[in-house]
Amino acid sequence: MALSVALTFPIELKKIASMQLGELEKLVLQYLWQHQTGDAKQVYAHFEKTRGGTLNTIQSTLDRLFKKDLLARRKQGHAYIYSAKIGREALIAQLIENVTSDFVEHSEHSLVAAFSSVSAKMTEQQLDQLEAIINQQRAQRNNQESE
Amino acid sequence: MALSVALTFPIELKKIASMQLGELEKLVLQYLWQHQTGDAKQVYAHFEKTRGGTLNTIQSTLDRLFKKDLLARRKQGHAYIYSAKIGREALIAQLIENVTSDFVEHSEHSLVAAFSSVSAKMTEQQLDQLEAIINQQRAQRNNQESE
DNA sequence: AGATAAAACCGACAGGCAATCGGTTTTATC
DNA sequence: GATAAAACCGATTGCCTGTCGGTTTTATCT
Repeated sequence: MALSVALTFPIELKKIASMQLGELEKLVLQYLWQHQTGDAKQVYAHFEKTRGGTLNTIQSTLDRLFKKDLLARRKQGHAYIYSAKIGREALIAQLIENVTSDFVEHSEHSLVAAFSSVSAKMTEQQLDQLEAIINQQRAQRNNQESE
Repeated sequence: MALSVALTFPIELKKIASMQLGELEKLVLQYLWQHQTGDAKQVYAHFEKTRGGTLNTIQSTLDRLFKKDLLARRKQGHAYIYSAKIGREALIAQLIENVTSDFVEHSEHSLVAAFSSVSAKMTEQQLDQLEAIINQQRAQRNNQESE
Protein backbone atom coordinates (compact mmCIF):
# COMPACT_ATOMS: atom_id res chain seq x y z
CA MET A 1 0.00 0.00 0.00
CA ALA A 2 1.25 3.41 -0.88
CA LEU A 3 2.13 5.59 2.03
CA SER A 4 1.25 9.19 1.37
CA VAL A 5 3.28 11.79 3.11
CA ALA A 6 2.59 15.47 3.31
CA LEU A 7 5.77 16.95 1.96
CA THR A 8 5.89 20.49 3.21
CA PHE A 9 8.85 22.80 3.30
CA PRO A 10 9.66 24.55 6.53
CA ILE A 11 10.19 27.63 4.39
CA GLU A 12 13.32 28.61 6.21
CA LEU A 13 14.38 32.16 5.68
CA LYS A 14 17.00 34.54 6.93
CA LYS A 15 20.52 33.37 6.38
CA ILE A 16 22.89 36.19 5.98
CA ALA A 17 23.09 39.09 8.34
CA SER A 18 22.56 41.73 5.74
CA MET A 19 23.38 44.30 8.34
CA GLN A 20 20.71 46.90 8.40
CA LEU A 21 21.73 50.08 10.18
CA GLY A 22 19.38 51.98 12.44
CA GLU A 23 19.17 55.73 12.64
CA LEU A 24 21.12 56.05 15.85
CA GLU A 25 23.72 53.60 14.67
CA LYS A 26 24.39 55.76 11.67
CA LEU A 27 24.75 58.85 13.81
CA VAL A 28 27.16 57.12 16.12
CA LEU A 29 29.26 55.91 13.22
CA GLN A 30 29.47 59.41 11.88
CA TYR A 31 30.51 60.67 15.26
CA LEU A 32 33.35 58.19 15.39
CA TRP A 33 34.53 58.99 11.90
CA GLN A 34 34.75 62.60 12.92
CA HIS A 35 36.26 62.18 16.36
CA GLN A 36 38.35 59.08 15.81
CA THR A 37 37.52 57.61 19.23
CA GLY A 38 34.97 57.95 21.98
CA ASP A 39 33.57 56.19 24.99
CA ALA A 40 29.89 55.91 25.76
CA LYS A 41 29.95 58.99 27.92
CA GLN A 42 31.52 61.17 25.28
CA VAL A 43 29.18 59.99 22.58
CA TYR A 44 26.26 60.49 24.89
CA ALA A 45 27.37 63.99 25.75
CA HIS A 46 27.38 64.79 22.07
CA PHE A 47 23.88 63.55 21.33
CA GLU A 48 22.19 64.37 24.59
CA LYS A 49 21.24 67.88 23.54
CA THR A 50 20.22 67.21 20.00
CA ARG A 51 18.17 64.09 20.42
CA GLY A 52 17.70 63.12 24.06
CA GLY A 53 17.85 59.54 25.18
CA THR A 54 19.93 58.02 27.93
CA LEU A 55 23.51 56.93 28.35
CA ASN A 56 22.32 53.36 28.34
CA THR A 57 20.88 53.71 24.90
CA ILE A 58 24.18 54.92 23.59
CA GLN A 59 25.95 52.07 25.28
CA SER A 60 23.62 49.54 23.71
CA THR A 61 24.12 51.07 20.33
CA LEU A 62 27.89 51.04 20.63
CA ASP A 63 27.71 47.44 21.68
CA ARG A 64 25.47 46.51 18.79
CA LEU A 65 27.81 48.18 16.35
CA PHE A 66 30.71 46.37 17.95
CA LYS A 67 28.96 43.05 17.56
CA LYS A 68 28.33 43.88 13.95
CA ASP A 69 32.08 44.24 13.65
CA LEU A 70 31.83 47.86 12.62
CA LEU A 71 33.60 49.17 15.71
CA ALA A 72 36.74 48.23 17.59
CA ARG A 73 37.15 48.82 21.32
CA ARG A 74 39.81 48.76 23.96
CA LYS A 75 39.40 49.05 27.65
CA GLN A 76 40.74 52.11 29.36
CA GLY A 77 39.97 52.48 33.00
CA HIS A 78 36.43 51.42 33.48
CA ALA A 79 35.25 52.22 30.03
CA TYR A 80 35.64 50.97 26.52
CA ILE A 81 37.05 53.37 24.02
CA TYR A 82 35.42 52.73 20.68
CA SER A 83 36.66 53.51 17.23
CA ALA A 84 35.34 52.79 13.78
CA LYS A 85 36.73 49.59 12.37
CA ILE A 86 35.57 50.38 8.89
CA GLY A 87 35.98 53.60 6.97
CA ARG A 88 33.14 55.59 5.59
CA GLU A 89 33.91 54.69 1.99
CA ALA A 90 34.30 51.03 2.74
CA LEU A 91 31.01 50.97 4.59
CA ILE A 92 29.27 52.65 1.71
CA ALA A 93 30.73 50.05 -0.59
CA GLN A 94 29.52 47.26 1.63
CA LEU A 95 26.04 48.69 1.96
CA ILE A 96 25.78 48.98 -1.78
CA GLU A 97 27.02 45.45 -2.13
CA ASN A 98 24.44 44.17 0.34
CA VAL A 99 21.54 45.94 -1.19
CA THR A 100 22.32 45.12 -4.79
CA SER A 101 23.75 41.63 -4.61
CA ASP A 102 20.38 39.96 -5.00
CA PHE A 103 19.83 41.74 -8.26
CA VAL A 104 23.11 41.27 -10.06
CA GLU A 105 24.57 38.25 -11.80
CA HIS A 106 27.40 36.43 -10.15
CA SER A 107 29.74 37.29 -12.95
CA GLU A 108 29.49 41.01 -12.65
CA HIS A 109 30.77 43.18 -9.87
CA SER A 110 27.80 44.65 -8.09
CA LEU A 111 29.32 48.10 -8.12
CA VAL A 112 29.77 47.99 -11.85
CA ALA A 113 26.19 46.89 -12.27
CA ALA A 114 25.09 49.57 -9.89
CA PHE A 115 27.04 52.14 -11.77
CA SER A 116 25.36 51.31 -15.04
CA SER A 117 22.07 51.92 -13.25
CA VAL A 118 23.09 55.27 -11.93
CA SER A 119 25.49 56.79 -14.42
CA ALA A 120 22.78 58.81 -16.09
CA LYS A 121 22.16 60.68 -12.89
CA MET A 122 25.75 61.64 -12.27
CA THR A 123 27.27 64.98 -13.01
CA GLU A 124 30.21 65.40 -15.35
CA GLN A 125 32.41 66.21 -12.42
CA GLN A 126 31.50 62.95 -10.82
CA LEU A 127 32.22 61.06 -14.02
CA ASP A 128 35.58 62.75 -14.18
CA GLN A 129 36.28 61.86 -10.58
CA LEU A 130 35.49 58.27 -11.25
CA GLU A 131 37.72 58.14 -14.25
CA ALA A 132 40.50 59.65 -12.22
CA ILE A 133 40.16 56.89 -9.67
CA ILE A 134 40.30 54.29 -12.39
CA ASN A 135 43.44 55.72 -13.92
CA GLN A 136 45.05 56.12 -10.56
CA GLN A 137 44.36 52.48 -9.85
CA ARG A 138 45.86 51.43 -13.16
CA ALA A 139 48.96 53.50 -12.53
CA GLN A 140 49.40 51.84 -9.21
CA ARG A 141 49.27 48.43 -10.82
CA ASN A 142 51.81 49.32 -13.46
CA ASN A 143 54.11 50.46 -10.72
CA GLN A 144 53.79 47.28 -8.82
CA GLU A 145 54.46 45.04 -11.77
CA SER A 146 57.71 46.83 -12.55
CA GLU A 147 59.13 46.30 -9.11
CA MET B 1 6.88 82.20 40.39
CA ALA B 2 8.86 80.42 37.76
CA LEU B 3 7.15 77.45 36.28
CA SER B 4 9.59 74.70 35.57
CA VAL B 5 8.73 72.36 32.78
CA ALA B 6 10.38 69.09 31.96
CA LEU B 7 11.45 69.65 28.42
CA THR B 8 11.87 66.25 26.94
CA PHE B 9 11.97 65.32 23.30
CA PRO B 10 9.60 62.65 22.16
CA ILE B 11 12.54 61.34 20.16
CA GLU B 12 10.41 60.75 17.17
CA LEU B 13 11.85 58.34 14.67
CA LYS B 14 11.01 57.00 11.29
CA LYS B 15 10.11 59.63 8.78
CA ILE B 16 10.86 58.50 5.34
CA ALA B 17 9.79 55.15 4.09
CA SER B 18 13.27 53.99 3.32
CA MET B 19 11.80 51.01 1.60
CA GLN B 20 13.51 47.93 2.76
CA LEU B 21 12.77 44.90 0.62
CA GLY B 22 12.09 41.47 2.05
CA GLU B 23 13.30 38.26 0.54
CA LEU B 24 10.01 37.29 -1.02
CA GLU B 25 9.46 40.77 -2.31
CA LYS B 26 12.75 40.61 -4.17
CA LEU B 27 11.85 37.28 -5.70
CA VAL B 28 8.49 38.55 -6.85
CA LEU B 29 10.07 41.61 -8.40
CA GLN B 30 12.49 39.46 -10.30
CA TYR B 31 9.65 37.30 -11.51
CA LEU B 32 7.85 40.31 -12.89
CA TRP B 33 10.93 41.66 -14.58
CA GLN B 34 11.27 38.34 -16.35
CA HIS B 35 7.65 37.71 -17.19
CA GLN B 36 6.44 41.28 -17.68
CA THR B 37 3.09 40.63 -16.00
CA GLY B 38 1.45 38.16 -13.65
CA ASP B 39 -1.47 37.73 -11.37
CA ALA B 40 -1.25 36.23 -7.93
CA LYS B 41 -2.07 32.78 -9.20
CA GLN B 42 0.65 32.80 -11.80
CA VAL B 43 3.25 34.08 -9.41
CA TYR B 44 2.17 31.55 -6.86
CA ALA B 45 2.38 28.74 -9.38
CA HIS B 46 5.95 29.75 -10.06
CA PHE B 47 7.11 29.76 -6.44
CA GLU B 48 4.96 26.98 -5.08
CA LYS B 49 7.43 24.26 -5.94
CA THR B 50 10.62 26.00 -5.00
CA ARG B 51 9.66 27.57 -1.72
CA GLY B 52 6.20 26.59 -0.58
CA GLY B 53 3.84 29.04 1.03
CA THR B 54 0.27 29.80 0.10
CA LEU B 55 -1.46 31.85 -2.51
CA ASN B 56 -2.45 34.30 0.17
CA THR B 57 1.13 35.03 1.01
CA ILE B 58 1.86 35.88 -2.58
CA GLN B 59 -1.18 38.08 -2.70
CA SER B 60 -0.06 39.98 0.37
CA THR B 61 3.37 40.44 -1.04
CA LEU B 62 2.08 41.73 -4.34
CA ASP B 63 -0.13 44.13 -2.47
CA ARG B 64 2.69 45.37 -0.29
CA LEU B 65 4.86 45.96 -3.34
CA PHE B 66 1.99 47.79 -4.94
CA LYS B 67 1.59 50.01 -1.93
CA LYS B 68 5.30 50.72 -2.06
CA ASP B 69 4.66 51.94 -5.55
CA LEU B 70 6.96 49.38 -7.08
CA LEU B 71 4.20 47.58 -8.97
CA ALA B 72 1.34 48.68 -11.17
CA ARG B 73 -1.88 46.70 -11.49
CA ARG B 74 -4.99 46.57 -13.57
CA LYS B 75 -8.05 44.49 -13.05
CA GLN B 76 -8.80 41.75 -15.50
CA GLY B 77 -11.73 39.53 -14.69
CA HIS B 78 -11.55 38.82 -11.01
CA ALA B 79 -7.88 39.29 -10.62
CA TYR B 80 -5.32 42.03 -10.69
CA ILE B 81 -2.61 41.75 -13.24
CA TYR B 82 0.58 43.14 -11.80
CA SER B 83 3.60 44.52 -13.55
CA ALA B 84 6.77 46.16 -12.33
CA LYS B 85 6.47 49.91 -12.23
CA ILE B 86 10.18 50.37 -11.88
CA GLY B 87 12.96 48.75 -13.85
CA ARG B 88 15.73 46.73 -12.34
CA GLU B 89 18.36 49.39 -12.87
CA ALA B 90 16.21 52.16 -11.53
CA LEU B 91 15.42 50.13 -8.45
CA ILE B 92 19.08 49.43 -7.86
CA ALA B 93 19.75 53.12 -8.17
CA GLN B 94 17.06 53.94 -5.66
CA LEU B 95 18.20 51.33 -3.19
CA ILE B 96 21.70 52.69 -3.34
CA GLU B 97 20.41 56.16 -2.80
CA ASN B 98 18.37 55.08 0.20
CA VAL B 99 21.11 53.17 1.88
CA THR B 100 23.88 55.66 1.37
CA SER B 101 22.21 59.05 1.51
CA ASP B 102 22.91 59.49 5.20
CA PHE B 103 26.62 59.14 4.61
CA VAL B 104 27.34 61.29 1.59
CA GLU B 105 27.52 65.00 1.09
CA HIS B 106 25.21 66.51 -1.41
CA SER B 107 28.03 67.27 -3.77
CA GLU B 108 29.49 63.82 -3.89
CA HIS B 109 28.04 60.66 -5.27
CA SER B 110 27.92 57.55 -3.15
CA LEU B 111 29.28 55.42 -5.95
CA VAL B 112 32.33 57.57 -6.32
CA ALA B 113 32.95 57.24 -2.62
CA ALA B 114 32.39 53.51 -2.79
CA PHE B 115 34.74 53.06 -5.71
CA SER B 116 37.54 54.84 -3.99
CA SER B 117 37.61 52.10 -1.41
CA VAL B 118 36.96 49.18 -3.68
CA SER B 119 38.92 49.96 -6.80
CA ALA B 120 41.94 48.09 -5.54
CA LYS B 121 39.94 44.89 -5.45
CA MET B 122 38.58 45.12 -8.95
CA THR B 123 39.92 43.24 -11.92
CA GLU B 124 41.28 45.04 -14.95
CA GLN B 125 38.30 43.87 -16.92
CA GLN B 126 36.01 45.46 -14.45
CA LEU B 127 37.96 48.70 -14.57
CA ASP B 128 37.69 48.61 -18.34
CA GLN B 129 33.99 47.97 -18.11
CA LEU B 130 33.59 50.91 -15.87
CA GLU B 131 35.49 53.20 -18.15
CA ALA B 132 33.42 52.04 -21.07
CA ILE B 133 30.26 52.96 -19.27
CA ILE B 134 31.66 56.37 -18.45
CA ASN B 135 32.51 57.08 -22.04
CA GLN B 136 29.21 55.79 -23.21
CA GLN B 137 27.48 58.10 -20.84
CA ARG B 138 29.51 61.05 -22.07
CA ALA B 139 28.74 60.23 -25.65
CA GLN B 140 25.08 60.14 -24.88
CA ARG B 141 25.27 63.59 -23.38
CA ASN B 142 27.11 65.04 -26.33
CA ASN B 143 24.41 63.65 -28.54
CA GLN B 144 21.67 65.21 -26.58
CA GLU B 145 23.20 68.63 -26.47
CA SER B 146 23.56 68.74 -30.27
CA GLU B 147 19.89 68.06 -30.83
C1' DA C 1 -31.49 39.24 -11.16
C1' DG C 2 -29.71 35.85 -8.30
C1' DA C 3 -26.38 32.08 -7.68
C1' DT C 4 -21.62 30.84 -7.86
C1' DA C 5 -16.95 30.81 -7.69
C1' DA C 6 -12.86 33.44 -7.73
C1' DA C 7 -10.05 36.75 -5.91
C1' DA C 8 -9.42 40.63 -2.93
C1' DC C 9 -9.39 42.14 1.59
C1' DC C 10 -8.97 42.05 6.70
C1' DG C 11 -7.05 40.76 10.81
C1' DA C 12 -4.06 38.17 13.55
C1' DC C 13 0.22 36.18 14.75
C1' DA C 14 5.32 34.91 14.66
C1' DG C 15 9.97 36.25 14.12
C1' DG C 16 13.46 39.72 13.68
C1' DC C 17 15.65 44.05 14.63
C1' DA C 18 16.52 48.91 16.47
C1' DA C 19 15.75 51.82 20.20
C1' DT C 20 14.89 52.47 24.82
C1' DC C 21 15.90 52.21 29.68
C1' DG C 22 15.73 50.24 34.59
C1' DG C 23 18.20 47.41 37.45
C1' DT C 24 22.06 44.20 38.57
C1' DT C 25 26.62 42.63 38.15
C1' DT C 26 31.29 43.27 37.14
C1' DT C 27 35.53 45.69 37.73
C1' DA C 28 39.07 49.32 37.98
C1' DT C 29 40.81 51.99 41.36
C1' DC C 30 41.51 54.15 45.92
C1' DG D 1 38.02 45.46 50.92
C1' DA D 2 34.97 49.62 49.85
C1' DT D 3 33.32 52.46 46.25
C1' DA D 4 31.85 54.28 42.18
C1' DA D 5 31.81 53.78 37.37
C1' DA D 6 30.70 51.31 33.52
C1' DA D 7 29.34 47.05 31.46
C1' DC D 8 25.89 43.80 31.11
C1' DC D 9 21.18 41.75 31.23
C1' DG D 10 16.53 41.61 30.39
C1' DA D 11 12.19 43.55 29.31
C1' DT D 12 9.37 46.52 26.47
C1' DT D 13 7.91 49.11 22.40
C1' DG D 14 7.43 49.85 17.62
C1' DC D 15 8.06 48.60 12.99
C1' DC D 16 8.47 45.42 9.18
C1' DT D 17 8.07 40.95 6.48
C1' DG D 18 6.08 36.66 5.98
C1' DT D 19 2.41 33.75 6.88
C1' DC D 20 -2.31 32.25 6.53
C1' DG D 21 -7.38 31.60 7.98
C1' DG D 22 -11.63 33.53 7.31
C1' DT D 23 -14.84 37.07 5.39
C1' DT D 24 -16.31 40.19 1.99
C1' DT D 25 -16.45 41.81 -2.50
C1' DT D 26 -17.16 41.15 -7.30
C1' DA D 27 -17.00 39.37 -12.07
C1' DT D 28 -19.40 36.22 -14.49
C1' DC D 29 -22.84 32.55 -15.74
C1' DT D 30 -27.32 30.75 -16.02
